[in-house]
Amino acid sequence: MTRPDKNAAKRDHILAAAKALFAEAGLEGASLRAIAARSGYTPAALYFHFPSREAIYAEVLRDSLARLTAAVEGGAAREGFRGAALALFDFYAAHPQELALGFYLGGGGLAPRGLGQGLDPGLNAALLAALAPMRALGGQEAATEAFALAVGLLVMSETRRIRLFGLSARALMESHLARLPQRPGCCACRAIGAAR
Amino acid sequence: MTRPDKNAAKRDHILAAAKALFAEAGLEGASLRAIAARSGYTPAALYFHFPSREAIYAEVLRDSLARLTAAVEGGAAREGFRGAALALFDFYAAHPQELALGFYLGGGGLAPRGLGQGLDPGLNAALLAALAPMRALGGQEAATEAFALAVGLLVMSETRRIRLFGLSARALMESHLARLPQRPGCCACRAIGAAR
Amino acid sequence: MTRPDKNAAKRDHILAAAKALFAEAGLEGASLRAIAARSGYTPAALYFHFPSREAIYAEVLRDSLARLTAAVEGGAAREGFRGAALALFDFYAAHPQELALGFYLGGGGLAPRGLGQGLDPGLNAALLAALAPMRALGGQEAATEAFALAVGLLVMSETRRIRLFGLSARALMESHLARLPQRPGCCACRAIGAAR
Amino acid sequence: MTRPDKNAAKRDHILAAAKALFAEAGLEGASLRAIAARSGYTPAALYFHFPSREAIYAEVLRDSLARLTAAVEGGAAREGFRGAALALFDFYAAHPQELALGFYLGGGGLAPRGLGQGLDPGLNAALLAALAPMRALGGQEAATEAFALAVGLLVMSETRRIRLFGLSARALMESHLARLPQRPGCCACRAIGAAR
DNA sequence: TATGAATGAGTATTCATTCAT
DNA sequence: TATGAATGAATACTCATTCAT
Repeated sequence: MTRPDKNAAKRDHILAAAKALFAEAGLEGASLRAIAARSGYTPAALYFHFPSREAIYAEVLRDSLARLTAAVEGGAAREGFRGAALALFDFYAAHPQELALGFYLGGGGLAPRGLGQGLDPGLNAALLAALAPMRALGGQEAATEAFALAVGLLVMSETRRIRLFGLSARALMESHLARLPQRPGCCACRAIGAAR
Repeated sequence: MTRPDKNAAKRDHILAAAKALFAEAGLEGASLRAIAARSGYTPAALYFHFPSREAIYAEVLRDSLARLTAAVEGGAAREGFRGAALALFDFYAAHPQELALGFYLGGGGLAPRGLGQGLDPGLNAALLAALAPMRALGGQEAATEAFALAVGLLVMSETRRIRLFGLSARALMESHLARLPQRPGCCACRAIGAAR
Repeated sequence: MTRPDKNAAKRDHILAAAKALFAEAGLEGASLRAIAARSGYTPAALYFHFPSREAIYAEVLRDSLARLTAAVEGGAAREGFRGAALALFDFYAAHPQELALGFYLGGGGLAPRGLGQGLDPGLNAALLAALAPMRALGGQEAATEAFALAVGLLVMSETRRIRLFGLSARALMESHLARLPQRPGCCACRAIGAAR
Repeated sequence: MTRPDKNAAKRDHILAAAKALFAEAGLEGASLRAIAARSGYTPAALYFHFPSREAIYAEVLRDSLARLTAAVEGGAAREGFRGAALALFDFYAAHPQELALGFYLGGGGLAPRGLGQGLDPGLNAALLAALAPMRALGGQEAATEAFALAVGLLVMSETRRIRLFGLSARALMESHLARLPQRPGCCACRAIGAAR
């Protein structure tokens, strides 16, 4: 029996290959066979380390969310709600495939099924954690709206639909955030103002 | 010689099968074979009615955008910008797979590739036309933001991520729209106010 | 009922399309559908004029052999056996697809089956007729050898194998023919000499 | 772990099936599915042993050329140029489909495309090597001519065209070779004479 | 711990041909 | 005389997964 840390190293090696393929070619490019080939293993060998292809995806997603969390926290430290929201936007703008993975946008459409059998709970918690700074600084509603807007803008951007409107996704995101504190009668704005 | 309307009926029969498959299983579920099986034809038979699988997608999408246009126009007539935006939201909330189709979210991630050989231009124009009332009533920026927000909320909603935040996608959409006219110093708001 | 000559014109129209496709893309490019499309008909319509795809090929081949006959006769008139043989070579060098058709080299390998049900006899007679001047001028053996050599060189030339030997197919053909009359003790040479 | 020779046995089993299909039905009859069915495997299983259909063809051709080389060398040892040339002729007369494979005469006509991704160079070298004894004994020109004549005669023979002339392909080949050394003023003949 | 081997289902598209109209 | 519609078989190749070794 191999030592557990040696085992973990191999897992990480496989995951690194998966991440790289993922960034290069998206969900459909990161087939199990491709991951195996890239990491120097046989497809069958991966089944020792992971129960299924989906489990690998879940792991990659978990890692992605961890990096997202760090980015958002950094943004919050620098610039509060606005900084956190922009960090979120920039993170996914830089790694669009991870956004697709996060929402499981591959596989044909908006899948309400998540990532298969019960992998979701942990990942949902991780997503919630990543957005915690935003929720703390701007309140549940402003945080959710900013998140949704970022997601929508990025989807439009990645699919090149935003060009139809002649606008920049990031500029729109910024203007949305800039507008927020200027609204006096709005409870979300009060929360944001208080947090500053 | 077969009567043209009989011909059209068969086309529609196939398209209906395609639409149903889309709704059930997304883009990837709507393979040519699946569409053929569902509509009671041989795969080869579909090639008499449509030149390619992509052409079927394009047709379904064209139809979807036509219905969207009608919905948005109806909403605008009833309630101006707010009505148009909510109509858009409701339309895609009722037919989430058509949103995926509109963004061609199949094939592993956010694909910027569109629909192949030059089918895109027409469809992009159709999408732009569908949003025309919103752009006219609220200006380019407010329209784009509302569209992006709707897209983001719907993606979150369909993937069940919105539940994490304990909020309703539609409620968020409504509150975003409700907030809009209340901002005095904002050019978008002025435009909306003027259009009322 | 259409007049027979009108009928024949349509046949010729279809055959012209077949020939063009044939020259451009060979046997495999000249599918029945392609011929139909090119000639402005439906695939099914061709079955009124021809009983099968093979019959079209046979007709094209018949025409090819007629043109070959003319070419060989012209060559013989100008330069006797040598002229006839070179005309044969040049004809197929200029229309390599017709050589393939003549030997039915399409469809995977050397087919001993000919062109299906009993179409062969007529075509074989036509081939024999095309080579008649060569047989008359050089004798059966020299004619057959020159024909076979031309075929072999052209096959090697078309498949680019001749390049391996650093030689030109036509130069080899010429040198073969040049050598012929110089051999005194050879019956074939005598025949050729006599014919000059 | 499977023993390597067992592995090789399976490969050979598949190749044997491919060869048999070639012999029976030519290149086009030896589809991947057909090879799989004949060898008792699933189509997908073949991809474990060979990277592609073309790779199977290449292997069969490689083997064919190896046997051809041995035959030609044997003929050369026994009877010099004449023996080598006749051995070549007899080899392909006995395995006509291998001639077709060697020239890749599938796919509609005389295809100059070879065997795809860089498989050709090695096979071209092997073909050249197979003819080396002939080139050494008779010179480049006589070797090429004899090869071309053999090819042409075999094509005519296999397609039953030779019968039209009332001659035997092998007899013609023999008479061509018999004539060669009797020509005094010919450089090729001198080379052949010297090699004796 | 990993491999070689294999499976069965899946992908879109093309083919020659038939037949009712 | 011609068409629209349809068929069934075929093409090579990829997929995630399993299992004996």
